[in-house]
Amino acid sequence: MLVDLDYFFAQAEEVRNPTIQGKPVVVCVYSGRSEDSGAVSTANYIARKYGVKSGMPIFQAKKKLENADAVFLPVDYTFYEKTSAKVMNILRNHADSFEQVGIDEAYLGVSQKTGGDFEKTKDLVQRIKDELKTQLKLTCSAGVGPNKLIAKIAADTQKPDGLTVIKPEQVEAFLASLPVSRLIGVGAKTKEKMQALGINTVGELAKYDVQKLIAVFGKALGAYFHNAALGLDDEPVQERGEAESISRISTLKQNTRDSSLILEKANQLCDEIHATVMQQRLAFKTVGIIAIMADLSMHTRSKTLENAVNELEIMKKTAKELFEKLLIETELEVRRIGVKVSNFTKEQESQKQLTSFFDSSHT
DNA sequence: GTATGCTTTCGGC
DNA sequence: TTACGGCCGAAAGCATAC
Repeated sequence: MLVDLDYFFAQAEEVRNPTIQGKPVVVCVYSGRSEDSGAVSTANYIARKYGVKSGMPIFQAKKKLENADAVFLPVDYTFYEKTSAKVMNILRNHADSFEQVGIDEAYLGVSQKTGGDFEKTKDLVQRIKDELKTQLKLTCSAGVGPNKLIAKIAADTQKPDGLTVIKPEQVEAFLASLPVSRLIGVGAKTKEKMQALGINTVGELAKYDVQKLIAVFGKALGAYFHNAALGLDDEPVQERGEAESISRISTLKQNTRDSSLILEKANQLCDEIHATVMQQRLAFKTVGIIAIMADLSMHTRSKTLENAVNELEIMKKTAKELFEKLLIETELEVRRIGVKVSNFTKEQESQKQLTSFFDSSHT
């Protein structure tokens, strides 16, 4: 099953301060540039009825909520992380296997516990929902299915406070009318390609000849699409390791092309990233940068190093090179910048031994 | 041709 | 110079290798 907390940040705020319940609640990321500069992170369903959405500029949300007695709050990630940890502890206790996805979502494998009985599973989900409600005052939307693919789509069907169970014999009918874009792996381009083949729904995709799919999308992708359309998925529910990337991004006080100002901020971001990298004992092989220009266009550059490293100075030097290159290749002023590291390897004992071997061999 | 890896952009929350 | 976040993983495009 998949459990997904409803409008998580805004709901956490409602729990912390119940007096705002019943009002539109908008959680915002303020950039600090001017009074209302920034964007909406998430909003409760009351605010959504007014047309407020994630990613929307704060001033637009305020306009939509004029005279609506709305509450605008700054994001408090530390508080949401603590709340999330409590939720995940409860969820983990009810699962044979567990996989957290992001801050507000988790897959629970429960086949052993329930013997694969979907009625029992439904009762179990209801108990989990009740427990989250009584202990943490939080609602969630849950989806139950024979695998992760179906559980996820089921959970998205009914929100907020939903509970959708798709039994194996219901899978075919459940999927048939859905647009192909509901499948993970089908983005805008793939959707267009499928449309050109006369495929619009998952049902149509299921009936389409596998060999033709493979001819168009390649062996792995074609086979994946075919199976997914049939509701087949054998991805295990398993604990996730470290994140695949760690990044920091920040809005500059004013737009600029002054490389010393940009690099000063970039170095700050590198310091923060490096602290996290060291904390988690990671080594990174790829360093990337992002620049959002005055016109909000996005530009990225990245470099994959010869070996995985953890040195702050290498991160800063690589970021510097990438920003300098990017500034040459565009003429717009820069509004926001970010740094990202990825391609991690956990630092192994063997690497340290190797290093000390070389060190000692030179002495 | 297909698989794989790297780079850049997109999109959800 | 006065109207837009921060972070993540997925998607897509391209280069290279077999």
